[in-house]
Amino acid sequence: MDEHRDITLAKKHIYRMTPQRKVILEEVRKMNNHPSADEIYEAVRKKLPRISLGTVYRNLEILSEQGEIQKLELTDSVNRYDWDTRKHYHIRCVRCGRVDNAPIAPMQQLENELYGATVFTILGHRLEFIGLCPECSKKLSCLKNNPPDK
Amino acid sequence: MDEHRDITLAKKHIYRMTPQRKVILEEVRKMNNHPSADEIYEAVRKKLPRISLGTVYRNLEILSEQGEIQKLELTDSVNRYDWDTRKHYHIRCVRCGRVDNAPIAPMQQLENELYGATVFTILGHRLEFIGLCPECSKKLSCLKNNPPDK
DNA sequence: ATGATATTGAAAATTATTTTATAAATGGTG
DNA sequence: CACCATTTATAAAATAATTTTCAATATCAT
Ligand SMILES: [Zn+2]
Ligand SMILES: [Zn+2]
Ligand SMILES: [Zn+2]
Ligand SMILES: [Zn+2]
Repeated sequence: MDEHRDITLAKKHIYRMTPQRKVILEEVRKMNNHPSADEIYEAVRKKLPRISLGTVYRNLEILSEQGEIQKLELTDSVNRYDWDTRKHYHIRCVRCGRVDNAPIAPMQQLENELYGATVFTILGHRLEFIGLCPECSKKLSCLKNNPPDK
Repeated sequence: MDEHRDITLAKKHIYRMTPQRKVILEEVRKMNNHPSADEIYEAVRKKLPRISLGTVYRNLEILSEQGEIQKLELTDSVNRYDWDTRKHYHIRCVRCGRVDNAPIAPMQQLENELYGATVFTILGHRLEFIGLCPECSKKLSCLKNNPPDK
């Protein structure tokens, strides 16, 4: 919705390092599965049981603004977060939502191909692969052999 | 959320052609700007003032399931719909949300590059360019010359 | 026309996320 | 250390897009 913020840049904030923010960052750095805000909330709660979900959202936003983590906005209803801030692509399981890194190098040149061919000023691109994780592949091939209602 | 539906295929529906569905399809086919459900609702309301937003959503879903239109799930909070069902990429304005077609051919071979390198079964990919439409580019360069608060 | 089933409209529910309002914590300064 | 201007946390309410529910029609192949 409010994608304006980063562009019409408001006044600079001086961020403080709070225990909450510190724990959130530590937990995200431990998680290799591209967790959602809710999954991070659950992990952080084990360290700080009184933390609120709103705090987790706010800090994830700040941390990605600061470049400490990366916010992944995939074609999914939930956003995910990545400790790895380097540009890389992902593959998402269409059935369970699992997200893995896609072992393919970023292709900056894709944007060049568009240059001059569009009236837009190109700022970037987003590439996401869609697929089935091994577990879901298995479940579905079973289902195919034994259909739900004959 | 429920991306399961198309996969664990439920029982076949026999769809009827209702006046509502017909008008919705006609209106989408007239719109070249990748409209959202709400924008389609507003257009359809001029023909059928008593239609409900829920009906529009339901029919857009059915029509894309049937391949009559294409549902675009971009990295945005709102989904958009496209009368053009051919595979093609889009470029989205990060500021106002305008979506244009991206004049670049679909690259099926991207998926081949991943084949064997991931444990996922690859089903497809999604590529979206991010940028600024001419109007927003202009507004922002003005803003840069006259910052909001001195 | 009849009946089985699909569809509608209106409202309520859901989901992910953001905002709001207080109270509490932080960090620089005298 | 004490003061103060912020920033931040918490809990709850608000938002926004979409989906679900359900009783009342509408549709279409007999
Ligand atoms: Zn899966
Ligand atoms: Zn990653
Ligand atoms: Zn724009
Ligand atoms: Zn298009």
